[in-house]
Amino acid sequence: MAEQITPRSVDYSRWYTDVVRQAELADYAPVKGCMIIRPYGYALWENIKAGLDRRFKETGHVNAYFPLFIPMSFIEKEAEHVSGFAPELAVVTHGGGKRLEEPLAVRPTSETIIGHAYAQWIRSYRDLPVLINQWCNVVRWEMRTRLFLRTSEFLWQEGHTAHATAEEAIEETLRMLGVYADFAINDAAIPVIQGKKSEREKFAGAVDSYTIEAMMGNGWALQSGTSHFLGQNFARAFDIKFLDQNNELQYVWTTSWGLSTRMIGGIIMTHGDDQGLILPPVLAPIQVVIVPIWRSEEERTNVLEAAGRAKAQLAAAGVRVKVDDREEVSPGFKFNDWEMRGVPVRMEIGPRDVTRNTVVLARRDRPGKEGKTFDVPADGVAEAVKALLAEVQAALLQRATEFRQANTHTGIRNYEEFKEVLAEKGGFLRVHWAGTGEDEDRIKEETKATIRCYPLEVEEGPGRCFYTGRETERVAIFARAY
RNA sequence: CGGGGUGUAGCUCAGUUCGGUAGAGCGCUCGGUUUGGGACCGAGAGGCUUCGGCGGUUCGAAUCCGCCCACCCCGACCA
Repeated sequence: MAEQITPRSVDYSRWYTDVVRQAELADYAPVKGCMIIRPYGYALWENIKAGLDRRFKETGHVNAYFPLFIPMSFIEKEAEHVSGFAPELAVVTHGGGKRLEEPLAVRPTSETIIGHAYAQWIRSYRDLPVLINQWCNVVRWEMRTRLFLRTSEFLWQEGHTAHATAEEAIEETLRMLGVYADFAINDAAIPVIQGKKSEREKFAGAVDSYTIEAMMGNGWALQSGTSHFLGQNFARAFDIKFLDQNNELQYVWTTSWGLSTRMIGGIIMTHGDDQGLILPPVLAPIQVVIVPIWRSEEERTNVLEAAGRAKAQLAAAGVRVKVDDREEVSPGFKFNDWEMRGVPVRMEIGPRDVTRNTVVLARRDRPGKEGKTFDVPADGVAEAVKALLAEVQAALLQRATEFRQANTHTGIRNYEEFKEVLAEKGGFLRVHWAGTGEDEDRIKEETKATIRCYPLEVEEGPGRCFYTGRETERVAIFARAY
């Protein structure tokens, strides 16, 4: 492809957009802020879905589907919820050519309509817990959009659970946060920090919000999934009550948790390089691409035959494999093309390999000759490939973890230092924090950095808040965020 | 919503200053030579009289004027 990808160092956000479009993950739609998810991008989403859905089922959840349209009055029932979401609602006022008696919100999230259903379904403590997830689209009228990271419409899953006690609901909230972290780390190879959101950053209507925060290639943070303890806020708003074992009427305790197509943006910005995408093998739609190389007709026949055998062997071993037998482009073109698309392992088979009964393996995470292994025996190659895929998966996680470590700054003593480090180095600023919400607002205004989370794992012990100078045990991570 | 920018071939854009009847590169199609790191040569198709839309000025508008629309960038905003 003659089109070039803008180098990351030149313009990170153009690099991102170039990768998304040239790797054919997504395209702009005719409507502002909307995107078309192309087959390659959707295949990636399907693999994300599969990895999460399996984990949801393993933790006892079932899938269901609730409607796209929500009566406006529902949204208005929970005070914080309406003030948080009203500005970004898409509202349907007409249907069938007539003005509707009550406008319908296109769901920005489904706590309200699901709360309405739960109020009808839940009567007794024996009905609890309710553990439901749905896969769907939601719409939020965002001012400024970016492919995958923030679009007016996006795909996600939203889990909604109801419990008899606060303890149980909190346990569920943290369990699902752990599920997200497990998925991010082991499937997406994205090291994430589990933490709690500050009051300023929490979900509209939640008691507590938890998040997994990832660091992107430019040092910015990406909120990659959230899990909320909703207390009894929605139970009271929607009258979700049950009779407990003492025959007393109680409000349920609810949670909600979501992870969206934004994760795709996170994968791109965690692993990608100037050649384009690098996909973690567990999620890659194509794990191995076979590029056959030939000159003569005879070589062509032999090479394609060998490629076919290798493909069959890999497919039988459960590897997602594709043979690129296009005749109109050269092998060199194909190498670059598949590197741009992030395929983790490439297998080259040429005339020399056919005579020796070998193949060449190249790993995407190490560019050029360094990542190539020659003379790999063709017999039993599936085992070698599977080992290499696992190696690439581990290497990606390790590289991202080291990058995050190198760009996480500690020991910041005062606000001046804070500003200096943020401006010069960027990344995560891990600090002791005893400030107020107003302090947080001021810092955001002056530096654009926000509290990404209070990490759940803290080994620092008590220390002095860099902003207020007060002693505190609380640790916060500040960063610029998407 | 404020500031800036752009709408011309599938894509990237030139042509607008100073009105004269639409171009280039890439891509695409066909043929041939190529193929172990982004190949080359030749021929060709492609713009509903058409340049985002509507209206105006003019013998004549992609070009000048007015209004509108869309998208992009920067802000404000944003689980």
